[in-house]
Amino acid sequence: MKSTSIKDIAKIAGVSVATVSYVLNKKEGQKISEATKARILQIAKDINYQPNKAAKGLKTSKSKLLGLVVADISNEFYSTLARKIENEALKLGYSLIIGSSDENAEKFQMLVELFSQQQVDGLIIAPVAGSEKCLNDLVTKEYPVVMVDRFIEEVKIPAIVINNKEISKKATQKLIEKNFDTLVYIGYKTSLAHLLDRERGFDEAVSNAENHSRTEKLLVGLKGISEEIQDGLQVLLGSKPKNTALYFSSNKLAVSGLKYLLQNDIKVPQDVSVLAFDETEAYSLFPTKITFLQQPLDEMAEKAVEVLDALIGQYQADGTMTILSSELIEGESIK
Amino acid sequence: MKSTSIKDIAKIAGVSVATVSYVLNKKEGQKISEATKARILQIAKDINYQPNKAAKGLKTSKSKLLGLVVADISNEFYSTLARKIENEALKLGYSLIIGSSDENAEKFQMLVELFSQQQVDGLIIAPVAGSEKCLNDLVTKEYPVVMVDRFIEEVKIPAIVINNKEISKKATQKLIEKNFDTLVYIGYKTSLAHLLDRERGFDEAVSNAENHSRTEKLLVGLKGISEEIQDGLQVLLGSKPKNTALYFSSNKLAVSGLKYLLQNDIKVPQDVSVLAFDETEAYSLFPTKITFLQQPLDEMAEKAVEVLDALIGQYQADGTMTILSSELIEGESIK
DNA sequence: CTGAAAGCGCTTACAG
DNA sequence: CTGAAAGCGCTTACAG
Repeated sequence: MKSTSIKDIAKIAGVSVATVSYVLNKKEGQKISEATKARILQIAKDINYQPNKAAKGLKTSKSKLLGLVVADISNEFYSTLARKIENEALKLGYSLIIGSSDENAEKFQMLVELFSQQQVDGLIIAPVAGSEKCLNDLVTKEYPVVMVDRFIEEVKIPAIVINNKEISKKATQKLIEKNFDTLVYIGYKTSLAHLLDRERGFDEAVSNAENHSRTEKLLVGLKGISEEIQDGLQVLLGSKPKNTALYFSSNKLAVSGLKYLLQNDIKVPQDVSVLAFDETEAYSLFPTKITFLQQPLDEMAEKAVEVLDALIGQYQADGTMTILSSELIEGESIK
Repeated sequence: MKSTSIKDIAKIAGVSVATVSYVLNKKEGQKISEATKARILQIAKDINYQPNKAAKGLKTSKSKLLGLVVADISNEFYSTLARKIENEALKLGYSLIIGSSDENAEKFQMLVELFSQQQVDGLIIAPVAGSEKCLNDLVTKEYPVVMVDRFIEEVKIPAIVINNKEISKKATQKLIEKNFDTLVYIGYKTSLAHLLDRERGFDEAVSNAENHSRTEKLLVGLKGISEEIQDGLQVLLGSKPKNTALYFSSNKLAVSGLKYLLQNDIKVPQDVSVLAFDETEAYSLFPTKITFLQQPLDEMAEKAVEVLDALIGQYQADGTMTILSSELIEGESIK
């Protein structure tokens, strides 16, 4: 697997490597005869020359590589986001290295280091709990980084996130208006701010409400969800739930919960109402059209790459949060 | 964003860069005093030295980067596979660059070239229709490549695929045994061999059958499926389907089809029976447990990385197909 | 026990 | 109009 280099072209064309480099990079200012130019271009094409970006990067300090660290690329939310980021990155000439942290701070740091060793020009990350130190190190090194989906407080890294608390509050208010006897928030035991914001939105809406529904919370670990949800719902709903609304704070949670409802022949929205955070293709196979909160993934991807590219061009410490609006998509899962 | 180099360590330690390189790479044979070793290691740690893999690669011709080109990373099948490949790659110290071809031969080639410019040590690809020439060029260059999921015939590149035709035939025979009046194969208009194999398996089973069910085929384009499927099913099933079995040859097709059944209140398996190729989380929200053909994605990922790594170590032209067995997972969607 | 030097494939300021 | 040369951060055969 030997590949051709600029040197090969220079030899064939009978010019120096410098001249070849100028022509291939279309540098103006150098006055190179059109004839030479044409000859070099033709030779490059003939031998199917592929520039070595690692060598180029060594000189220019630009790898044209972006690192993306998500919790799990096989998670529909992240794979959808990754695809959009890929498209945006490609437009600007970047390729994407992708890694999954599994919500593990050590693994997260390992990936960040690995990617930085690969000389990525910048990093798009979904930070995990316990990654503060790792992120602060990046800030110290003035490494171009943006956070997506999530954010870590008090770290000077721009974040592209959604209005978690606000939309969660608004959605909860919708539920409150319907006068359910019981409102159940299904969420995570976690310290991740964006998830806590969803819970806080729920809490605020509830405590501001005039009518007082009974509220319950079912909080599970970030991993290994399904059984916990099923068991938790069994306890909460019993055999004859009535006038109850379930608010699932992620699509993973919703899928686990809806599966339980299906298996136990609990009808939506007749027996219980359902509201879910995030979209998933799976909803389309559920008998009832699910009402859910949709994140603007296109915008998130676009903005993330845009901000990162700017940071790569000109670094500056910046903890700006870009807050995008999510939207309530009405289905038929709320009575 | 300036980073530290081997030179910095050498300066601090008062030794040459060669010595630092030897120590950091744990090269034996060089007799370096334990004291010097310890000092260098300590300094590397103190200044948080991160080796520049691009520079290293320039010397060693090993980037420790693998390229993965799939049709679409946001497709559940590929994101699941990608995650498993990521894990396997990481075990061997490789990072993964990922790209989506969108079934487009030009884009596919563009990604292959881009990744080869990034000096990936090898490529794992799901080839698209029309990529023969591109692949043959890779063979000529002795570029380490393996195909997964799909294969292009007569190209000397190892492929890790499943027994599409055989399992499809076996599954179809199961349907035939049930004496359906009508068997409908839902597949793709395509030249991709692995999909044609699924269709051929169906065809063979049908033509070998003693009892003659009526058979129909609904073939759609590789992209923009949903409406085509819905329209096609409407024509085929009419308002009162009876004793009919639908065989969806991919999870995407199955999801579109099941959605149609749901919307039109066609019960599975009472009104129609359903068999699907591939798994998806979405099945779990469908009221009936779907019977489907499960691909061994763990094995596929493992084998792909293993074969590719061997090829990187020692290239040899090799068109071996590794054929993995898929399995029929029984649900309750067949009467 | 350690260092000087060449070279991987590029870019670019400088000289002519 | 074009080339010689230095240098990016590494590795490694060779010399001492």
